[in-house]
Amino acid sequence: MNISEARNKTRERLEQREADILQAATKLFAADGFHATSTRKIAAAAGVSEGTVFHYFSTKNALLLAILDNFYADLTESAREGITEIMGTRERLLFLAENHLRLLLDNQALMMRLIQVYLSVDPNYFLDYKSTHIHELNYQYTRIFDGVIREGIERGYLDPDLELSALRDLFFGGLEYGMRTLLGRKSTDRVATYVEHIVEPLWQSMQVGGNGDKDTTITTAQRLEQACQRVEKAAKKLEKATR
Amino acid sequence: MNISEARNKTRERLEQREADILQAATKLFAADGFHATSTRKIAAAAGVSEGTVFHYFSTKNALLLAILDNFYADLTESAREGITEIMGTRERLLFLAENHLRLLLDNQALMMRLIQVYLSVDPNYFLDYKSTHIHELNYQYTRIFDGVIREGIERGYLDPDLELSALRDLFFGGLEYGMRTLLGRKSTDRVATYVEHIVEPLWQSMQVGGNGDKDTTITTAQRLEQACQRVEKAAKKLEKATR
Amino acid sequence: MNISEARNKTRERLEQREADILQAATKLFAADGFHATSTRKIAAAAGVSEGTVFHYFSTKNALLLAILDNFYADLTESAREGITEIMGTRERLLFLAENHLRLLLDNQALMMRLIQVYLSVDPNYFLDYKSTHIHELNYQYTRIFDGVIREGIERGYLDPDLELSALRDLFFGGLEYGMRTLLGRKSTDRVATYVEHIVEPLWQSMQVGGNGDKDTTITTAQRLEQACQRVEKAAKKLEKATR
Amino acid sequence: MNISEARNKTRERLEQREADILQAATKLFAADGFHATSTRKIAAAAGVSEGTVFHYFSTKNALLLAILDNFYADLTESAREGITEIMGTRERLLFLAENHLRLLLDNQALMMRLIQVYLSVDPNYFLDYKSTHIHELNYQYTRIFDGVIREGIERGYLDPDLELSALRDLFFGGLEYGMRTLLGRKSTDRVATYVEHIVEPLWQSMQVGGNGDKDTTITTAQRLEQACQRVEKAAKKLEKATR
DNA sequence: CATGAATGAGACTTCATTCAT
DNA sequence: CATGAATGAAGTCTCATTCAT
Repeated sequence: MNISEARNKTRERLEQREADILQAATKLFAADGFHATSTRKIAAAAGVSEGTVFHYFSTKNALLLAILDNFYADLTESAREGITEIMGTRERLLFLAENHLRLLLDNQALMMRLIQVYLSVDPNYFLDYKSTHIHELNYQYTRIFDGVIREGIERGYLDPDLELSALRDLFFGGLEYGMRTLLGRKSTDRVATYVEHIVEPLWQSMQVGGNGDKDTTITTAQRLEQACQRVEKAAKKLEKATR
Repeated sequence: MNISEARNKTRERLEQREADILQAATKLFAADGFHATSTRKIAAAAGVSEGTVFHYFSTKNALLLAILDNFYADLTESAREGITEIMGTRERLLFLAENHLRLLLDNQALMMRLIQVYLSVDPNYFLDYKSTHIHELNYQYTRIFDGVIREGIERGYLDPDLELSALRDLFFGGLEYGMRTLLGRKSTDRVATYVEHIVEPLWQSMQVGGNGDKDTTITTAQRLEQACQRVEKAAKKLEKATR
Repeated sequence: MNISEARNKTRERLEQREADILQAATKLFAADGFHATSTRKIAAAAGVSEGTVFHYFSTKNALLLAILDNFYADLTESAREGITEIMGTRERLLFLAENHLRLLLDNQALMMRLIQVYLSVDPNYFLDYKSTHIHELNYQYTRIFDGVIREGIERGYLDPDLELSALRDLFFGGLEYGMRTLLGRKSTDRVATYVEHIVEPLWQSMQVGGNGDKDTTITTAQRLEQACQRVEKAAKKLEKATR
Repeated sequence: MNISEARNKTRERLEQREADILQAATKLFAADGFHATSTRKIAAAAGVSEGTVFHYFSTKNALLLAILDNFYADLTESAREGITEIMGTRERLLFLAENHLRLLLDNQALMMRLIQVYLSVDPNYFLDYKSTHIHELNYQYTRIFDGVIREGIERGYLDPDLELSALRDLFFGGLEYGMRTLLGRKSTDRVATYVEHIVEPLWQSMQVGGNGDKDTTITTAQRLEQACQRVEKAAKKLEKATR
């Protein structure tokens, strides 16, 4: 099988090349930003010539798009996989959050999401078609969260009247907003702890009938007591002011 | 007062010019992105020559910095002001959220935040000093949220063991993550509704003893609460007036 | 004398201003070079506004010209003065050299001469008229050297057949070529020593009887010399060829 | 040899391009000065696009550096070559001087030397490394003069106590100081004559017994003695070579 | 006379992309 | 398929000079 063997080798080499370019570009975009990374640098980092980069990706933007494709593929696949092996809703959310952060932090790819957001708004950089494409990827990925919540509702653990889209925004937005703080102190512990702190409030707010089991006794009496204090304080101020 | 009049006029014109440039740049950065906006375009949009732009702002980056400065000043001031006139913690959060969104949406300035984030991470674009400066502004602004929560805790309504930084991340991250969806449909209602959906879960998770008894206890407690608010407000105003 | 007093004061202030600008520009041109010094820097260093600089000097080039004027005035005057107080030709040359070096080194004004030379060739920067002007200044100054030599000849100490222009080139060229080495180690001793080393060879070659006996001795010695050369050349060639 | 032929052609064309740019830049720098020559002009004169200039030379300064490199290479090589074919010290100096002048005048490259000097002093334009590089080139070149003098001393014709560095300064400084006068009247005669006038005084001052009062006794006897030694040496070499 | 805001030409350089080899 | 030389448009920024105040 001389011919087919040769073809196989060729194909492998081609795929390797493409992967090299993709990887080099990802690393550089993540580290320096999209605009600060020239195609020349990418070619050099990938060990190919400038022309070759354009052989595989018609455009610098196409390259970015391919990276985002890959990235979302990773994100979505790992998320889906993990979900199937975990049953509890809360545990699933913790996993989703940690997986999200970890993949973003792994190759400092925080920049990736930012660029994506960035470009998705920039009208000069992406035609509607492509922009839509990225949105679609993002949609597919974030709906995994929706699925988890829905299943929780179906099982009767979560409040059926939850505002899903808002929770989704809080979940992913919160994770990414805080991510900057985590850059650098990449220790596993930190990530796990941070993830809990983010998920906990959401989890509490989701449950059926709130979480009334916490010490309810204090409530009324204490609140009244404190109200008294406040009125007294205000009275004092009023006295002062009118003196 | 010939001289001083003339000086005033001159000063006004200068400030006007600076404001024009700032405004033009803000609009363009917001619409097209930082990199896609050339200094030439900014100059043209501001009705001045390119050289003049650099007369007022030594660098394109300095211009961006000035814009962010202004933006944060607006954000911080309007937030602080609004807070003083509202007493309830929940109401304050709603205001904070709506104010945040509205200012960002107002001049399509979504891009502003993104750029800020973008730059604050890009190591090649900002020296430590400047990066620190932006961080400081962001810090000052977001701590207003902290203050609101802390006061809520002091008054006894919120759980003293709250994970403040996580809540902050959820609050601002959630708002900005969902903002993209709101771009375009800028109607007041939508924003108000969206804001409620974002704040509600957080609010629920914050309260002492969860919110199990909420529906029943509200009546008496809330009436007292609102009375307190009225007294406090009056006291504050009086204090201000007599200072 | 109210009016004339006022006029005096005004005149003084104007002259002071002009001098300030001149001095600032000289220092900056010397330190950073003509092209690297902007009119803005000059104005700042002189403590005046940019417009004022152009009030006193119509052009940046005119400013340079004025500086060179001043510089040559200093050079020429100090040289002439010094000469009158010294009688010996050798001593005069030593003085001339030291004076030259010292003035150039004083405010690191080496650059001045270079710029002058530089510009005197640059056809785009100086019209013929101005270029000629600088040449004239240089001419006037360097002729002082000529005068010293001529007087030495008249007194019978120097060979009347000296090639004056070549000696002049050697004198000033030698001084300035070596000046770079002296920048930095500005100690008096070094300059004095260096000056002697430059003047000594010239002085030797100038004196009467310098090579008077040459014509006679040449015959035998030179014949032998030429024979040596022929043999050596042959040896070298042979050596090369057989290597 | 299809491939290697093609490669050769390609390489040739590339070298031609580089040479074109180099030549165009040299001519323009020489004619108009470094600062007055824009990269656009250079590109136009070389018949390439502006981008191509930067393809070959990363910077305008790098281009200048390359020119100086080439220039010094020419200067040094031609000087070394010429020296080997001339035996007499005086003749060597005459050659060195004429060669120096002729190369500088050839492509009006006077400006080259000036720029070099200019830059070597301007602290803002060249980092230590590059400045050092140019100094090194200059050092290598000027030491050829030293070698000639040293050999003259060894042969016994020149005073062993000569102040070498001062003579070097006089030699090159004198040549360049007078060069301006020669620009334009480039006739061979003039150059030759001028060179003699510059070398003659130096030559006289160098010789043993220069100005009679120093130990004159040695002269004749010693010269003959040394001539004998030289002939013997040459004879030895001849013997060796013919063996 | 003094100011300094305003100008706009032009400088150097970068970069994505093309195409002949 | 792979190369890398070539392109030229566009970008940011500087600067000498002018002019209204």
